[in-house]
Amino acid sequence: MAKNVIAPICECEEIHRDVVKVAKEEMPDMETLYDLADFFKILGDSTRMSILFAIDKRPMCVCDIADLLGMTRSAVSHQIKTLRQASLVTYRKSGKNVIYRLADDHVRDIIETALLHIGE
Amino acid sequence: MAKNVIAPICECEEIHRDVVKVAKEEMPDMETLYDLADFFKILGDSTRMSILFAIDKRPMCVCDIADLLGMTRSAVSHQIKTLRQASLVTYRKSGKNVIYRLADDHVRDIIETALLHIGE
DNA sequence: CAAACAGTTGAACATCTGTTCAATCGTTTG
DNA sequence: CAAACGATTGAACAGATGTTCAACTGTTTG
Repeated sequence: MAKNVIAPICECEEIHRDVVKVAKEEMPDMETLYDLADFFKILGDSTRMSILFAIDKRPMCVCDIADLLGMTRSAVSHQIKTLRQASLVTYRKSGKNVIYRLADDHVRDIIETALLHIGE
Repeated sequence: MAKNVIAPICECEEIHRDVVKVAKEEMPDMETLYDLADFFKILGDSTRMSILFAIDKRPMCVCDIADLLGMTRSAVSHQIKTLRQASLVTYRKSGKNVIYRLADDHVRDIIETALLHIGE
């Protein structure tokens, strides 16, 4: 019960240095970790999640989304800006309107798997 | 340029009611949206993301994780509690230590797809 | 060209979130 | 059984985040 290099054991005050060392070498670089977290942070808001579902099947303009979700246009616009900056949505101008749609299929895949995880 | 039920058009002040109506019917229920957002919220923190990567290949105890990430045990413990409540990690007691490991493969899949999206 | 309107933006405010600190629990071990 | 130690917890504080409000941009249309 002492020094198994592979086993998940640590003595803490004497930290299991070799395990930590290997783990450290295999860690992604900080930038990747931050990018990943930032990406998920954007999905981690029910308003933004609602917007993504709203425009999943049909592109929609800000005003319709606002009506659908019972929010102000301003709030929707703020959140959509975040989604746009993360390349989760694209837009097309049409007269006075701006029509938003999902950017690609990665998001659908991710949400699909997440639904599996939470057991829906 | 007026009443195309399928097209992504809205006149806002006169909101495109039919499009919104269909979209509303196809929306997931609120609880699902909140659960999804809560799930992603948990992935949306670089500390928690780091912990997940740390224990991806090797189960580890709190103290080693703390050392690996340069954090206090308390901070790690707080974050791991969050991960535990979301069923993202499981644990096993071993003497004075608590050994954490990833709970299932959904998380790996999700992170994998996210990496694709952010282009790593 | 002026009014109307969809959309965006920045500041302000309230809320949420993560870390620190100190206290505590539970197991081990001398 | 008391000291040591890994881990957890709650309170407190600081920083991040989302919505509101008001002002503004740009396009359309009478």
